[in-house]
Amino acid sequence: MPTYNTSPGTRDILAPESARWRAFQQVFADIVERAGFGHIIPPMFEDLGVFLRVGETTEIVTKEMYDFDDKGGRRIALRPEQTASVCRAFVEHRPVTPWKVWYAGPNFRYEKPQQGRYRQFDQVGVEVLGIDDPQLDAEVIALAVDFYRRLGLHGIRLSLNSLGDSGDRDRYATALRAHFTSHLDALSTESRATLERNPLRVLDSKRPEDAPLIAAAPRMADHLTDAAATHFAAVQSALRAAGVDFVIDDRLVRGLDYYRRTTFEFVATSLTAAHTAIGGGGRYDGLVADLGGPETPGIGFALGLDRTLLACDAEGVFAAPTSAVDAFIVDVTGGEQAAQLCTQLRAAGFGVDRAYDSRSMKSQMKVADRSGARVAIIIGEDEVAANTVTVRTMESGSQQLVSRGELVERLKTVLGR
RNA sequence: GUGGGCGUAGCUCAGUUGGCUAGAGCGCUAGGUUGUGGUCCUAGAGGUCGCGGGUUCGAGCCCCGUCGUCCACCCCA
Repeated sequence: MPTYNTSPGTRDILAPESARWRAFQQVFADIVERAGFGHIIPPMFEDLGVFLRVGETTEIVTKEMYDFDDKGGRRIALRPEQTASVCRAFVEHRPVTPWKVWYAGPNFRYEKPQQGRYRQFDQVGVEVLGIDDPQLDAEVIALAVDFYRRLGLHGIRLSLNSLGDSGDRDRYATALRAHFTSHLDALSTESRATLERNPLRVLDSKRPEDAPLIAAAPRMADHLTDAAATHFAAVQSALRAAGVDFVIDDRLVRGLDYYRRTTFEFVATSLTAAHTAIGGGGRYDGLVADLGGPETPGIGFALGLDRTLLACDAEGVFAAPTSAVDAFIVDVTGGEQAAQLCTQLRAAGFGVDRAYDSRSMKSQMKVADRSGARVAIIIGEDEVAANTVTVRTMESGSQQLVSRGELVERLKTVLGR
């Protein structure tokens, strides 16, 4: 038994899965960079205060924060998400707007792990600061949809809602509280507790006994100001114009307190486990101001890497890329020849590996086979004496003697380069 | 944070009502008459049965605790 294992909720991502992660981030980077987004790499930990802005009523802040005092007495937290960091960075650097950034990397939440939920989990995402235009909302959403399509996913449902401006949101919360409070006995115990913290979240309850009360609850749509309603309508028509399918879900309440107006969520219909929400986002006008900056509108989304990959598994798409070296050197004369050839061939641009410990040809060939290399380069006493090597095509088993001087050209031919 | 399932070789698992030196498949290593992989055959290495207590003549099997893991709730990506 090993002395140490990974901490709960963390894991090692090994090859070939790690290559899949890299490809995932690469596909995302390609899409958003082509749309004018710049890459931001915020720190993985920040002053705790940055994240408290996410919302005092969310569990992310109240019980899931990975926080600690550093040796300088600062109160530090591992980031639970990256939007707050991006806004902090905006206030710190004051870039010209619109500021369009994308990110990829791990976040941390102290939760009980289960499928699709880790204490260290990766997200990719974008944020745009300084623009209020509903066309931007639609474009940002379309970017995520395009990304899913590029992965090969089909079973993605986009839910859309508007939480209104902050005043709307507060009025709606009050109306909800009044509604649920007047029927408290019909509400589940869990939801009663939720009601205390955040009435909006009661709408999220999946308990059957709460369903009737939720169905009868006041509608957010009836609490929107004209401005918010107009904005929401414009977002919808822009989405239709872009050919993006969506469903309006006026019960959609996202977990973070800072959301205003447009909110959305992506659900993988191929996933049957509890965690089917694989991405989400929305507007957070006001967050920048909360962090000490000027009044600045903002919108963005974050997509969960782990869960999205789970959805890819379920649909059988976006497999891990196979990675193999081009050639594997089998040297039964001690290994010096292999060392030389490795250097030479790698410099010439080939992917090359070799065997060690002067093992038998049979065992070196097994390693060659396992490496996935298309070609084995065999060096025995005969080859050394004649300044040649044997080039063996693994799949067919055909092989031929090649002089050292012709090896590079020969490899190019065999590998089809 | 709450509830439940599970924890035996690197991996997937089997181990009967507690009873001798704990098994299989895959993987790994070495061979199969002396320069060759993927199929086949043979042999071999590898386990303080998560950890700590307890019950018992005796525990992988029972009890308690603990840690880990999985699932659901909660929450969320």
